[in-house]
Amino acid sequence: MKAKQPANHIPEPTKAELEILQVLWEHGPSTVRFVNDQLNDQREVNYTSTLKQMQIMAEKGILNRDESQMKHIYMPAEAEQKTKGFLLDRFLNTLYKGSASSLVMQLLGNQQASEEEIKAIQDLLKKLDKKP
Amino acid sequence: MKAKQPANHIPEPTKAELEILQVLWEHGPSTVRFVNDQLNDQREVNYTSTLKQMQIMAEKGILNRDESQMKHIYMPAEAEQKTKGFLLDRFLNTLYKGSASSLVMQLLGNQQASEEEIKAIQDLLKKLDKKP
DNA sequence: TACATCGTACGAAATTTATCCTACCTTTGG
DNA sequence: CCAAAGGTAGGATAAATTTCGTACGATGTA
Repeated sequence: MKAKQPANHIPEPTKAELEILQVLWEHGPSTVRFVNDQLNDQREVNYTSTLKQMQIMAEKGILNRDESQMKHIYMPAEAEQKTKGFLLDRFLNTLYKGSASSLVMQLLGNQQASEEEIKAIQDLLKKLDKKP
Repeated sequence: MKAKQPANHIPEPTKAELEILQVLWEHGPSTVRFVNDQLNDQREVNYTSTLKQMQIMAEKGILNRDESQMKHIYMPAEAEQKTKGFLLDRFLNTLYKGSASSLVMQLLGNQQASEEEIKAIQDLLKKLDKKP
């Protein structure tokens, strides 16, 4: 057996994998060294740990990489929005039975949303109202 | 050493633990038997696996239990909204840098929100607007 | 009473996830 | 050329999570 076939559905990223994705989303395609440095701004991680993680993610099909150069360049296989949308969908279904309004209610209820945030959301809805 | 002290912060529930919490949230305080039956509606799980999970959750302080009777009754230690709020907060910070409007935008962008959902959210915001 | 049934407790095994050690190759600077 | 620095690959190990086997006590009923 050679290599595992990338599944046609996104394998849900683990916690550590999500950390790496964040770095790549924020800074674009990067080397392992760069990602590891970023991670170490927050917590101590050994270089080879990050390397291994990213290699595994590449195997899984979560990341693609350019091996044409010595320093491989890694990048997310799926668009940021697609992955986030998938995760949000799962979160919504798991905790709120798929009810978006329930989620928003909680979001606004706790002081997690500032005045500006609420205003921004209202504007968002107005636009959405005229469109269709 | 006797029992582990419940931490003063919520230990983030694992995937399996969340499944159990869902059942308890939906149906109220329950026996292990009941929870296990509910879980088995969706996937096969051995009774003792569920028992063990719930025992561990009780140790961690995620669940409380009434042992006065032979059939112990388990219930969440924290209110549903509190735990969900905590999870939502973490999700928001992790994926959307804490920007609620970003999250909502994505929520509405994908077809995860129906017409009624959007309407409900709008009403929600109107009420919130007059209040303060 | 005797036995099948249903409960808890406990430990171990299996699985998944995460971290790191070692070997070895490539590039760079003297 | 040679050594140092930095890269990848791969396996081993650790840690966390999940599942289950076994023992044994309590309950119900013929």
